Amino acid sequence: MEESVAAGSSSSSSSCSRWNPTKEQISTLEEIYNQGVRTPNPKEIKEIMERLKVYGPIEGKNVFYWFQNHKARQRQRQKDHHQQQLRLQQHHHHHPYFNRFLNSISPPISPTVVRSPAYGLVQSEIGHFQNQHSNMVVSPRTDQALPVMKMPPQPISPRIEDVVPMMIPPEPIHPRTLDLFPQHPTLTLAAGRARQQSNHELANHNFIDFFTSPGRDQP
Amino acid sequence: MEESVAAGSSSSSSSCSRWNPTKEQISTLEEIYNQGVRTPNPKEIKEIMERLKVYGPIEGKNVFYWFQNHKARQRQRQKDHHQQQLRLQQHHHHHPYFNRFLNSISPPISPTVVRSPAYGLVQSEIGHFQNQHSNMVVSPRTDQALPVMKMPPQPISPRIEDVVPMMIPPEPIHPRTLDLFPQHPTLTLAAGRARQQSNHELANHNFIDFFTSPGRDQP
DNA sequence: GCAAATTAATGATTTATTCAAG
DNA sequence: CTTGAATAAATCATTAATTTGC
Repeated sequence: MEESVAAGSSSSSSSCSRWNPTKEQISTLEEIYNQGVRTPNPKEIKEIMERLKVYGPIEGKNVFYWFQNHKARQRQRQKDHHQQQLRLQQHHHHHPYFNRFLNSISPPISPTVVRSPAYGLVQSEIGHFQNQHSNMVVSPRTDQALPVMKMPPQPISPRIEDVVPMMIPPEPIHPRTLDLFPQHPTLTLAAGRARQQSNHELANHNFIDFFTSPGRDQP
Repeated sequence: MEESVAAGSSSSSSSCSRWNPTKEQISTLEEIYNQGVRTPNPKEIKEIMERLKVYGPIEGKNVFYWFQNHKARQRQRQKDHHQQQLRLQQHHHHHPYFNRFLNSISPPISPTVVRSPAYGLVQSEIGHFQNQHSNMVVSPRTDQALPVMKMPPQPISPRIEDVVPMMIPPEPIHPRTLDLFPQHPTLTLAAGRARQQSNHELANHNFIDFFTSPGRDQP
């Protein structure tokens, strides 16, 4: 019914305006996201894309963008929710100190951080790369609390989160230890590449690779 | 000793870590940039890449990144320059009010700017930007202000730009009306597509297309 | 002269903003 | 209002300059 329509498939170039995901596509993407995938590499993108094609037209960039946006907006919602919570709490306590933050939260330091404790748990995957020169703390702004594949525990400066305990753990996130598509054994995405490769020596596993295909230029 | 070294081109394999542009590549890129190219679309990227390959190994993403970084950093340098100018001006006038800023601005601004003659500071092409949707305001927050690299704290006080109007119009920039490689008639890059196409209704001409190439994976 | 130690540049990634289609 | 798409800003990480002690 409401599926398969979307962007009018391939033939027409008339209204390729923007990708219109089907319900199945979205739910599958969310599933994958909930498995812990945040920034799929080109290979993963491709597999996801291929998988979702059966539900309707879709391209790699759609997958890529979807994850970008979903990640960002989940975080945003989280943040908003946190602020909401803080606000309520504050209101409840009428704590003068916290009020200061609430009112000035936007411009200065936003309580964006608040990282989930789940990250450090992935030893099987997470190597220990980190900045080589990490002997000196380099977190001027804490960092952006990236998910899997990044950032071991970092001290962080006294921020709001240090003062007010978080109540809503930002996204459970499973350390992507399982396949993306358990239902489809045809695809073995995460399974095969479970290794870390965080050390850049392996590869830049980001989207750009998709169109650069490294190791091809030098005869 | 001022030449020949560069990236040696051939050896390459030693460290795939990151692209090391040769002098020729850089100067060519700058030339192209100075012609007005800021965000080359995939086609352009490919052409540029192909052209630069004769000087050494290079990939599409290198070109893409180079433009991104160059654009951003030119803008940054310009801004720094502005601040520098403002500082001098201030100093000249001994304006009591401004002096306040001067004292707090010193730390962020370091003599880093006009320091290395590396290859930077192209003549007078200080940049400005032309985002496709430029009908709107561009720098809503202008918050970074202390770009030079790792800079510790931030004044956050009323910034100078808010008080003193800018005097240097951001970026002359030619509307990329000419070919990228006049010397090589083989390539006719910008020639055909000189339009603005700011309305994205034409196409998403951005890097992502590069690896999505609509209508390619579908057999 | 030179190599270790610092510092500056800059290539590569990630995140935040923005715009507009639906 | 939601969200796909696109770009700019911020950040990270590595390489080249350079300084420094020998």
